[in-house]
Amino acid sequence: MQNTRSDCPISCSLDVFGDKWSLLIIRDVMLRGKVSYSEFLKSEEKIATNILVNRLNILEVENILSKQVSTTNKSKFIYSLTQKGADLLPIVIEMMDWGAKYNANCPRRELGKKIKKDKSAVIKELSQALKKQFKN
Amino acid sequence: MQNTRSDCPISCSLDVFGDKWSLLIIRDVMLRGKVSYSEFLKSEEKIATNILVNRLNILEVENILSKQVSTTNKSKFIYSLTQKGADLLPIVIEMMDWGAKYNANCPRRELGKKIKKDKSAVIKELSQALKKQFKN
DNA sequence: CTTTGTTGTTGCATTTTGCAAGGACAAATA
DNA sequence: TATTTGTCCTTGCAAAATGCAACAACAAAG
Repeated sequence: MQNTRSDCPISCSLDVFGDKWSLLIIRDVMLRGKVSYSEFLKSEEKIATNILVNRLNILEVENILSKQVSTTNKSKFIYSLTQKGADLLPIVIEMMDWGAKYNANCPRRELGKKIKKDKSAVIKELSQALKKQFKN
Repeated sequence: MQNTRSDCPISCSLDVFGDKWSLLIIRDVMLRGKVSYSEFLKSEEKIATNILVNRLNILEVENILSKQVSTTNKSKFIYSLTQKGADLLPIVIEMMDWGAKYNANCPRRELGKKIKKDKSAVIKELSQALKKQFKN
């Protein structure tokens, strides 16, 4: 990060992922097991290809996602979370909880109900699971 | 919110405050006791006046901020958090913690150190304090 | 009755986004 | 070997958002 607006940690966080798309990619990797460009493209929010490439590059440069060539297909890349990326979990969970609480059209599904019941347990559980998947 | 991209709560949250500025205004109200247009303008990130007006309007329409005429100055507006706005506290705290952890140029000040020591205690404490300030 | 403070608006250049089309390359298939 | 399919990424262009500077409306203060 070069052009930071201030030394406020909230501002610095927003400098990196303060847009409408970055955290949706993180969500896909973190909670939906998606790992590739084509899988991200299929998400219901319909991200444009140029935006997707741009965000993947930023997230890689920021060391939030790690990019590796697929072992089964040399023209395919596999994205995975770094420790830094996995540490975004609490933010994602809190946003999920807030969004579900204040949007009637956002039904709580399995994970949403777990969060409502015991948020910190969900975070602890999922962060354990994510630890096994770090690359770099 | 009309043009939601999907019924995912994370996506719906980002539809509302997924940009580089909205949460900085929230931060100013929530953690720095700022309440007015002119105070928001003074923040170190130097938000432009048209962006500030636009975001204040959105946050008011979304019922995150409440706007009231100042009792001492009829041409001045006082912004305060609603319950919905105060419920953004965990997100703000988590972003603060993540930003401080991964930015060497973001020194943890008093609040940052408290968060590192016992995050949930800070959230509980601050949400109690915010409850006393709700409008509408 | 002029000055100051506060909350905006407007115009315009720059940047970012959205959308459609297509290109490069490897793997799979005929 | 030739063709098709899948994957990742680029390009061009219109639309929208942002940044910046100037200014307008209005009330309070002196």
